[in-house]
Amino acid sequence: MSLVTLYNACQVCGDQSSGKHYGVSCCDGCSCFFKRSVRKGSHYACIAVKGNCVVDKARRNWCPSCRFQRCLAVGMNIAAVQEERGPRSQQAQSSQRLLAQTPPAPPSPPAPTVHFQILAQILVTCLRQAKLNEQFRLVARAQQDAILQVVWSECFILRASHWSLDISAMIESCGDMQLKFMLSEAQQLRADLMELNFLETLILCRKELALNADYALILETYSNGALCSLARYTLHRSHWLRFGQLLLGLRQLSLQRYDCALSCMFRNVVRDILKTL
Amino acid sequence: MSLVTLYNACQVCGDQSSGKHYGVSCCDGCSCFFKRSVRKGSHYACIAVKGNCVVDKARRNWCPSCRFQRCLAVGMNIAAVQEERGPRSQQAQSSQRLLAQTPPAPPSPPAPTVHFQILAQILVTCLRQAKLNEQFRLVARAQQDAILQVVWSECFILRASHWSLDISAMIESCGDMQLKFMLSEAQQLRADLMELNFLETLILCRKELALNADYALILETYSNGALCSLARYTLHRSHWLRFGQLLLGLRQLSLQRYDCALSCMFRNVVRDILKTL
DNA sequence: CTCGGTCATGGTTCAAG
DNA sequence: CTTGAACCATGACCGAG
Ligand SMILES: [Zn+2]
Ligand SMILES: [Zn+2]
Ligand SMILES: [Zn+2]
Ligand SMILES: [Zn+2]
Repeated sequence: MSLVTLYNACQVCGDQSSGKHYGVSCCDGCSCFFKRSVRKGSHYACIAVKGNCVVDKARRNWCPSCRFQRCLAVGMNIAAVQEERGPRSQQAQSSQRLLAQTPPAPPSPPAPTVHFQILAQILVTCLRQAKLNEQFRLVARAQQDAILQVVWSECFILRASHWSLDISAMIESCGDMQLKFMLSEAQQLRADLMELNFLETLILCRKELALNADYALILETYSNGALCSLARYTLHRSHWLRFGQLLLGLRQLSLQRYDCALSCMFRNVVRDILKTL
Repeated sequence: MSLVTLYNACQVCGDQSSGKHYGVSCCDGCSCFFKRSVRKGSHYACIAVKGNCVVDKARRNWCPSCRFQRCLAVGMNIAAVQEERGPRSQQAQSSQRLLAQTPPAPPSPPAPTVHFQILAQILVTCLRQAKLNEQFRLVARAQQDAILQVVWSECFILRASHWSLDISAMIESCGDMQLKFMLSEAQQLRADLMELNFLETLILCRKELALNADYALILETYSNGALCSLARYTLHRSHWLRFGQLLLGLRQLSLQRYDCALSCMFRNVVRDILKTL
């Protein structure tokens, strides 16, 4: 198992998710199960009485009670299940649907289109640069794309915070405090070009994102190589405290919340960008 | 015999087929027989020893061994037999109960109460330990609490993954794939007690979480101190690489998604726990 | 993109053998 | 016991807005 699959995991059973359903990222099975359970209004009793049955892909059908409890525990919204409609042939519609829309819709940011375009350009440049990374370029394309779909934002923050031109006005206009804060924090690393390249390798070659054990080994080798190079380089030019600070700085690059402006703007287009590279 | 009959014929015994089962068009009887045989793992012996008994509608029950062999011969897929499900008996009750038992949007402790309690105990221990951390204990309480409300989960993952007792059963019962994965990844750090303490300091003393500039300076000092200590310690006992790997390991500790089980369970009670410490 | 419904194919049940 | 006809549940798939 890898983090890549976990990103698309059903929050109820861990199976492959098919998107958000009733407010929660989950699989078709759990979505359908939740709908039927709410519709029928059936109250299950735990098979094992204790109410702590394991709910995973293989065993999710063992105990409907515990599966339903888990649906609720991860936040699936009963109110979002609509009234049963007739067969598809008939066109009977009810007005009750308005009551049952799922509430948590992250507001899409009205960023000025020009600035959006420029940020998108920066993102494309970052992704292109990543694919040219000295180590990462040697990784198979499928593995590359799987990784980039997770870490694209870290590459973006790293490179954008050290962009040669001043892009602060653009960031300002996005109105996202978190993005602004993260970029300014990352700027304080004041990494030079060599350091940036090593850090990029460390972002890209995370063995937890490997699709299988073979890739994991390769990625770990690259990561260790970048660690050694970075250590030698920083030790040569300054103090080795610098080495540790740069590595700690990597923590600041990951988006803390899923619904920041950057994520909202670009998470859905990253896949499309990757196809063109 | 007509084509229609052939098409609808059980490929095992020639009886009327009821659709595809386990990848093969076959009758209810053969389908059921195959499932039971696989589930029980029964190894039949041919009644006639020779293993070439006729399997047709009339004689299919004569020799289970030859019937099962024929199931396999026509390509029935053992992997398509699912895990057994719980009994279907006592379930449907009134719909009033469902709505009555429904916890509102933030679902308080989910079902497995015993394991929840133990995990909560571990969390409390982690938080208490954090407050006793050599550097962090010197920070003002308000700043401490502000930081812990963000990084509590990282402390938890770090300590729980290196817990002295085996807590894997408890983690398993949570049914959260991400939590399980993160703990197993963190375990691979195999940090000793000293390393754990330094890493804890690095988690707790993040200057980005400072409430003001003064605290930021203090936290940075502590963080740098822990970096130095950790560097000296690892360099003394092993290799530079180890130092870098431990720092990179810190990345794995942060919850990637806001709605994993750990977060659902505890994010609302962390504040209350902190009040009591 | 996430609602809805559909239906082939999983599952269990239980009288009959 | 095992069998299999009858019935229930599941989830991959598709259309609508
Ligand atoms: Zn699921
Ligand atoms: Zn149960
Ligand atoms: Zn048959
Ligand atoms: Zn035989």
